[in-house]
Amino acid sequence: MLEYIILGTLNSKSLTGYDIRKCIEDGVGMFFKASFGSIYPLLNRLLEKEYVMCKCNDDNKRNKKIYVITDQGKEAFDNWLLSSENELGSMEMFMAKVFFCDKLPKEISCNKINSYKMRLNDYLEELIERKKKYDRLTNQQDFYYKLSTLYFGICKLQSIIHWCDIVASQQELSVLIEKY
Amino acid sequence: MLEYIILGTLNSKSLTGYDIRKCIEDGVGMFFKASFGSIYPLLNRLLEKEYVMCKCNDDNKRNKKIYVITDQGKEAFDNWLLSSENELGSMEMFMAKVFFCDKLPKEISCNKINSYKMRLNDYLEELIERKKKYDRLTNQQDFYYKLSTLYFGICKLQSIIHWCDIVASQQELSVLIEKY
DNA sequence: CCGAGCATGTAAGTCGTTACATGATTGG
DNA sequence: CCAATCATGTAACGACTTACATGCTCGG
Repeated sequence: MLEYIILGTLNSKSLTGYDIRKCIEDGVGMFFKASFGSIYPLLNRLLEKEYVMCKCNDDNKRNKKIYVITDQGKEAFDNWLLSSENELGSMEMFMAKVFFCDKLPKEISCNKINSYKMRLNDYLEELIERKKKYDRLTNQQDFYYKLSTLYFGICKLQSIIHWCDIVASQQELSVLIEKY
Repeated sequence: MLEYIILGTLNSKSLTGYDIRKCIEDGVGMFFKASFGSIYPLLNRLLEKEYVMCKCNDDNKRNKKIYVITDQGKEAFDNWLLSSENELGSMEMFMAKVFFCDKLPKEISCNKINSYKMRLNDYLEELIERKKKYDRLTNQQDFYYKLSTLYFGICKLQSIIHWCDIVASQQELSVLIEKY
């Protein structure tokens, strides 16, 4: 996943490894952490694959390497962005993709969100079934915390589904949160 | 983390590796996936550490190994459950711990949830600051999706904080979700 | 009797982390 | 001038996943 997040970051601006990290932290940092120990070796692998190029600014005495995405890199990134693989279990993966959707035609991105939402609905139903099994138990107080995590899952799913509705219909985002 | 989830699972019932997996899936499966390739080797390491013992039922022709938690294992599990390490970035870790809180004194578990909630509040403020920076931009429509992920983060945090309030005060859980 | 599910395990590979090592540059 | 931050990297390790390999058992 880091591979594509780096490509997505470089897609809008050429950066050093150091700056890539900061961009990730400020951007998808909510869902995804990246350390230098993963970024630098990966940048070298991306160089080998020719997904990125390296502009070594000689005017800098500092050994600064500015990475630039190539056409092949852009293609690989687009393929990732458009595919639906592995989004199922990983909300982080999905959100990371949404983060990079701004340049995509609205039809495609809305479609993506709606189809994700459908899969969430399926999962929600599953959890509701699980909850019903608990409801039948008489000694619920013995499982309060176990049950609370199930409620948490349901609660979180409902809020993501709501988020999908708002975003897919391009509504004002501020309706999503409590006021500040 | 899997180590402690296995111990927590065995804490209430002795099980085979196969059954442990099913219990994990039905229990903390919402936050955490475990494959056999991780469970079986880990069980052997737990045997070495003497956190678990193995009852090989000879009455079964099937090569079935039932794992039983030891006192040392219980101690290690309790230490994990009571510590607050690594909960920060990982909501999954926190929720997994809550899942195993039912046997804990209420004072301790509520305290745990409340202190987690405080850290969430700090993070929420950070995100609100980030949001304010976006609010100042005039070309917000160019960042709609980027912004949407930020709103998602805020939205999710607010809902977890609400969840913490309800659970820490032992309220009826059904207030958390939309009706079914 | 056969296929689904029970049951255990290994080997190779992936994808990361942590800790270390090094050195340049810049602002107070 | 010195501390903070910029900047790049490596080595060891950790915690998994995937795919494979094996064989039992039970219900239809």
